Amino acid sequence: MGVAERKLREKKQRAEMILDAAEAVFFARGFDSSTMDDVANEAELSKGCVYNYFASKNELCIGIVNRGVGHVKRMMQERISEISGNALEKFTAATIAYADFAWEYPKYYCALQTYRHHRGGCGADSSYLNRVIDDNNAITGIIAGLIREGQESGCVRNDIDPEETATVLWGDYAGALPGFILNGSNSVPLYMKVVELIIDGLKQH
Amino acid sequence: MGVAERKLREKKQRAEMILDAAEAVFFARGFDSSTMDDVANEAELSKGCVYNYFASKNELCIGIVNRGVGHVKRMMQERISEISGNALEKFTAATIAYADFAWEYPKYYCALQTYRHHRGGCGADSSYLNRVIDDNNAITGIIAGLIREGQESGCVRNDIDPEETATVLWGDYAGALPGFILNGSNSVPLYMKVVELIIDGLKQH
DNA sequence: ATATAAAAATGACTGATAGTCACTTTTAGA
DNA sequence: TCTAAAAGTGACTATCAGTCATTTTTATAT
Repeated sequence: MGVAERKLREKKQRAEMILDAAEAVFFARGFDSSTMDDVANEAELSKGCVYNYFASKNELCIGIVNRGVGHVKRMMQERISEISGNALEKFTAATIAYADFAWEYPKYYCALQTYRHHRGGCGADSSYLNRVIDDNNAITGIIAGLIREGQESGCVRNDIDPEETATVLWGDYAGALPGFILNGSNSVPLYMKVVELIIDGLKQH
Repeated sequence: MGVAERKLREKKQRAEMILDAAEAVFFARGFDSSTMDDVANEAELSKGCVYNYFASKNELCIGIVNRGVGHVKRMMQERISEISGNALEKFTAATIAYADFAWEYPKYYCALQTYRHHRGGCGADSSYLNRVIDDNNAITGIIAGLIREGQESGCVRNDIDPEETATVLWGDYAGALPGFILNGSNSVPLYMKVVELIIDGLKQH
């Protein structure tokens, strides 16, 4: 009785096909200038059918963001695993991986920058949105792991908290830096962490 | 014959009034959920009249972004002028000014984050867009000046270029970090500058 | 084979709204 | 008081996200 399994698989494939179409259309014409009919035509489906798979235009966009974040995570993991040096060298590799991601997949990088804008248009139950959040947490975890590894081996200062610092650093790279401040006044010290790092880096030693 | 002058002044005042109305509406309901009729009603004008002052909904939004960037510039200048210490202390003050801006004017801060999204919907001739660009350059200039001052007084390392570093740092705070990479392959070293700073800051000295 | 019910797909339709433009009102000054 | 320019109006249009009653396809039970 593999029918249910096959149907589930086909349903996922169809969703991916629709995302392929949405990607082609949005990347070519821009999100605002693209219509759901454009996406449906590109996917060779009716508009109503697209809505059976994606609740809204924003949800389609979050689906594309999800692909982008997946690339970032994968590239970081790959690059880190290629490094035999210490944690700081691995951290550098992870950072370059993000830069390379932006260079290799500029359209996905731009899509990532629209995340906050489209997030609001999706319900909290959006599976794509939740996958984006999970991958983002995974990336923060990777960086926190590197900082902890560096502290254990002695190449990274011990007066910083790995999780906090990773949150701020990755938020920094992802362009969310002062967004922390909006989360509450006790987030200001969190923001100051990366500022301290940068100032330490600026100093004449 | 002060009539022409008065008319010009009134025209600017009306534009500011419309921006006040747009701000009230967008901040209360969100940009996407607000209509131009909402803005016109709030301004106690007809929609057509609003369009005499702002070419599009996006242009209204860039007008609000312009106000936000103005606050950032002013706060940075104020805070720096209050510091009698060295360039690194002034740099810290400038950075805290940005954090305080986000805390004091969260709605403006959020508006700033929508800049890229609305920029596309404005022609290159938009006066508000050009003012945003000017203020942004001014802020970069302030930071570059601090770095140069620090280099001259010896508290900042000499192996970095003030303008380049300021561009990357302010882009970093403003959430545009890897955006530099999209400008061309020779921007990658620019991006690596702030990475080096952060890694230096992470190091065990 | 055939019937049947569930799943998938359709596309005409609706409601909302950004932006337009022909027209009216106001203002400045001759 | 007349005139021309500037400012303001709001009905109108074109567009498009999202809906839903209907049709088509598929899986399976008999």
